[in-house]
Amino acid sequence: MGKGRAPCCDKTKVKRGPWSQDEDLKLISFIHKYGHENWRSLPKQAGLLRCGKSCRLRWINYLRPDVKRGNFSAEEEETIIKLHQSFGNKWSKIASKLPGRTDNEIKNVWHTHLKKRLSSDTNHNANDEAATKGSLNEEETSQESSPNASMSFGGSNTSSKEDDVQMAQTFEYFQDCIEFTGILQEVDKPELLEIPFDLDPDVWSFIDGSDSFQQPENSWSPRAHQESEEDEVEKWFKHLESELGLEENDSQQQQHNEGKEPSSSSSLLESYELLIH
DNA sequence: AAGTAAGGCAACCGCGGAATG
DNA sequence: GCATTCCGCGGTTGCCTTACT
Repeated sequence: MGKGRAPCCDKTKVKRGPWSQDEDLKLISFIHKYGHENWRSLPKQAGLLRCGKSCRLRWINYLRPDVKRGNFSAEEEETIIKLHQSFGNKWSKIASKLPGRTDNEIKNVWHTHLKKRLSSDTNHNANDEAATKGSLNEEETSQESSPNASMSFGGSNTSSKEDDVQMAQTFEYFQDCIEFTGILQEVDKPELLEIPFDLDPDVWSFIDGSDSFQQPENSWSPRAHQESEEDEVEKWFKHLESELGLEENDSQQQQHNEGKEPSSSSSLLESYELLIH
């Protein structure tokens, strides 16, 4: 490691703390277009006043399309407990067995729920162990063969090339939306679009299941929309809005720690239509 | 209703190891 | 073989929300 280590970035010149919607969009848009070959230079190239590490963390833990959000199921919790017995605090290893879950998330769940639960359940362990061993073994095998019905992006939290390609395919449909958002923001309507990366996993499943997402290799390069795809895109946006409850209920969009502005009801589709016509 | 404590989670920090020149 | 850079990981912190008094 040599003598001392240069800081990864000039902390006086980078922004810290919670990410804004605008920053998220910049990061998403940049990674979609160019990938993340070099986290260190990414923020500069993407126009972000952030440390590369911070970008990486934000992407991996929050913005990646295959991040599964929401509560852990009982099965997932049991899996974590079991894997923790095997791997200890190797959160990344554990995360690799839980599709859509990040090491950070698992770590948090462990410290906030499972550890306590385990200690309080110590008395029951003898019974539970016998019961769970069988079911966990089954689950492990089933997880490996079909990771998760609602998340088909693959399980590793590390961004393999394959995952990236799949992710890129997913983003094809978001690209115009994102770029248009930039335009909209420039006209002082930053709240107009909500990029739904905290979608219900079923939404991603919907994306993933769409044949129209199958692209030839090198799908990183921006793609012009095919005429025949427009209908599907429109359907997608409608589905998206319905999934998000944007049509009637704006109040559900408060999950993000920045307290994002709610999307206007038809903004996604309207924006897209404006863009393509 | 207000104040305080606890819980939950996103983000930061620093280290180790792999990759590179 | 060594120095350096970069990435990924695990530990930790601190803010925000919720529950409790």
